[in-house]
Amino acid sequence: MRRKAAPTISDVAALAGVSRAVASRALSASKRPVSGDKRDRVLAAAAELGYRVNLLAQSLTTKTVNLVAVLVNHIHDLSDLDLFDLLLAEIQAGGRQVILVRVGSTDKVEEFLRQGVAYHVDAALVFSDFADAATVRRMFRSDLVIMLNGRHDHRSPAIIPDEAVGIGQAVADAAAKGVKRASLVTGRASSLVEQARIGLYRRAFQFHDIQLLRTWQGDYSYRSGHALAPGLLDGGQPDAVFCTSDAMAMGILDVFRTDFPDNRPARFRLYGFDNLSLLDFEAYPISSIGYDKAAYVARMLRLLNEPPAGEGTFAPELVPTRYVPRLTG
Amino acid sequence: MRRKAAPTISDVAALAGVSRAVASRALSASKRPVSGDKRDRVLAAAAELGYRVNLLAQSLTTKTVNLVAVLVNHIHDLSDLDLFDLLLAEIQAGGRQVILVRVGSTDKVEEFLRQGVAYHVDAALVFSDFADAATVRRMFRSDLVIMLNGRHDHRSPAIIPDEAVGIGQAVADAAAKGVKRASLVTGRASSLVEQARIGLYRRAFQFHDIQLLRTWQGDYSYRSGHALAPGLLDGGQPDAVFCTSDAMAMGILDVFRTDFPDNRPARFRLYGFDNLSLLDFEAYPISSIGYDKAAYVARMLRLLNEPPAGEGTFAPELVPTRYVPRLTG
DNA sequence: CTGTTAGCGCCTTCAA
DNA sequence: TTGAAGGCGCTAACAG
Repeated sequence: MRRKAAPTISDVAALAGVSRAVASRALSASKRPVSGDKRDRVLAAAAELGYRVNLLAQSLTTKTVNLVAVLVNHIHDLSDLDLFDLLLAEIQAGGRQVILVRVGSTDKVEEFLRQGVAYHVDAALVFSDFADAATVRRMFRSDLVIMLNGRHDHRSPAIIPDEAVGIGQAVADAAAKGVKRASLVTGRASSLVEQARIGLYRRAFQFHDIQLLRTWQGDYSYRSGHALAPGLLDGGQPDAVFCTSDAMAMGILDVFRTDFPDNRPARFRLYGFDNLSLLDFEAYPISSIGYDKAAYVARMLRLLNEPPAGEGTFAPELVPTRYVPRLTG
Repeated sequence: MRRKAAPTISDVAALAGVSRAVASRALSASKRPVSGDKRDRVLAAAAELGYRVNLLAQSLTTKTVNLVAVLVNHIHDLSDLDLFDLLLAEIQAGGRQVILVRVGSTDKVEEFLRQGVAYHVDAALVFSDFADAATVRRMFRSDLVIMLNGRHDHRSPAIIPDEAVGIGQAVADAAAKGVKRASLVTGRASSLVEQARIGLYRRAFQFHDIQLLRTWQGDYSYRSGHALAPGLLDGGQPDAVFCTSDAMAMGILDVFRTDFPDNRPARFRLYGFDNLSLLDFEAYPISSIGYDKAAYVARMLRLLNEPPAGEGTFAPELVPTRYVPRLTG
């Protein structure tokens, strides 16, 4: 399966009758001193040979690979594909490529570490909550680890949604509609982000004099919401059910949905979290909490393109969230 | 933002008091001649320094990067995330990482080519239908381009679903239930895969004496199905509507769904294509056509792990499809 | 503007 | 079993 060896810059230089250095300069994207004559000859030679620079070899001297690692738990955890699609497009627009690393579990992280290999990427974006900042800095020989999972420390920049606003708005909406008793459906309580989120709901309930009937433990998935739904009304009927993920809310909705075309539960108001684009379909008209994806991605790109200098300490940047009303709210 | 330079194998060798060659051998995964004594010292030194081999530098000599490129149109086009998640996990299990390349349009491919760079990946998996085999072979300096989009030639291996079986079963199911008149909702007709698929439906209709009332042109998306749905019954009422993607069928279902909990259109039977995992939710109980994802991924991995030798010519491998009945069929 | 030189980090001869 | 040397493909630094 071996093709004839790819032409190197030496081949190009030889064919053009110049030194390798001149060929390198002529081929460079940035302006470098080369006479017009030789530049033309080099370019012609490169075209004739079908030459393409080997980025890996290049990176050995330039110390930059144009590679960004993106760490996720599972693909499904890209809670919003729109967000990820945008991110990928923007990174590629900047001439970089993405190494998508699926972590899946803390074990995987340790295995990764044990293997002792490291892609020396320019930066790492961490969505997965199975890795903390220090670990990722070790996994990749990168100075620029951007934490998006809440497990940041002061040594790496972080961007996190400011959930207080959106949660406050959602609970206020419920209160305004007369909700007095609520239940809360949560994800893995081990996650710091989730703990903070739960805290915000509790405070908002308190502020609006809403009684928290009960907290249910799911795992963010549709399946978990669906599974716990049948018991949801046991021991007190809530006026509203708040879920810390849209997927769980969808699972609950599928158990409680009543008449078409209303599609909402009759017994309680339902609030999700994430504002999945799926919710714009008629089948899941769930009121939710989301943030400005474009702004979120823009923040990440600013960090990638203008990496903070020095060994600074970092405070997390906040991206505002907002309540998005739909039929179930 | 610069951390102290990462330790190299020279640092390890120096600390262990051996030559770089010995350090290299000691650190190698495969068995190489090193005395137990020195091996221990090298390993200890590596651990002390937090040494991790630079895969990119390694690849310069070994000619293998352990990097696989995966080309997709948009993320949404990963018509099945389950498939992609499995693929990613399996590739990583083999010690490789994935560069996810979002192509988006034919323009992007040309831009990629124009830039003149090339990641010398070990292999490329092509889901995107914006690139043909020859182009991808040029994009990446790879001998192993696995085509999954139907745009293969004889020089690269290909795996494609054998859609004849699934489509045959679906149409037979409809015929058995008395369907006499059908409409067909398609995606981009420019795609070879789509043309073949349409041809299979036509032949199956003919075989079962089903009249094809009309063909509607969508673009695989929910939005397109939703948009064309209102006109679907104009000029003749079909007994069944076949869609070449589940997303379009979902869009149509949301326009025509009637009573809960039946959730299906009253006026016609509805058949999708892809067997998205979303269809297992109650909200979209669409009969569909799918294939064995695990088998599909297994085929890809066999090609990755045991790359065919020599300059052989390749005939596409077929993965069987099957009809998956649900409420709407 | 140009060519030479000296590496980047690693591995693989090769001779000892 | 070991170490020295050479080279993978490329570019920065340096003279000219």
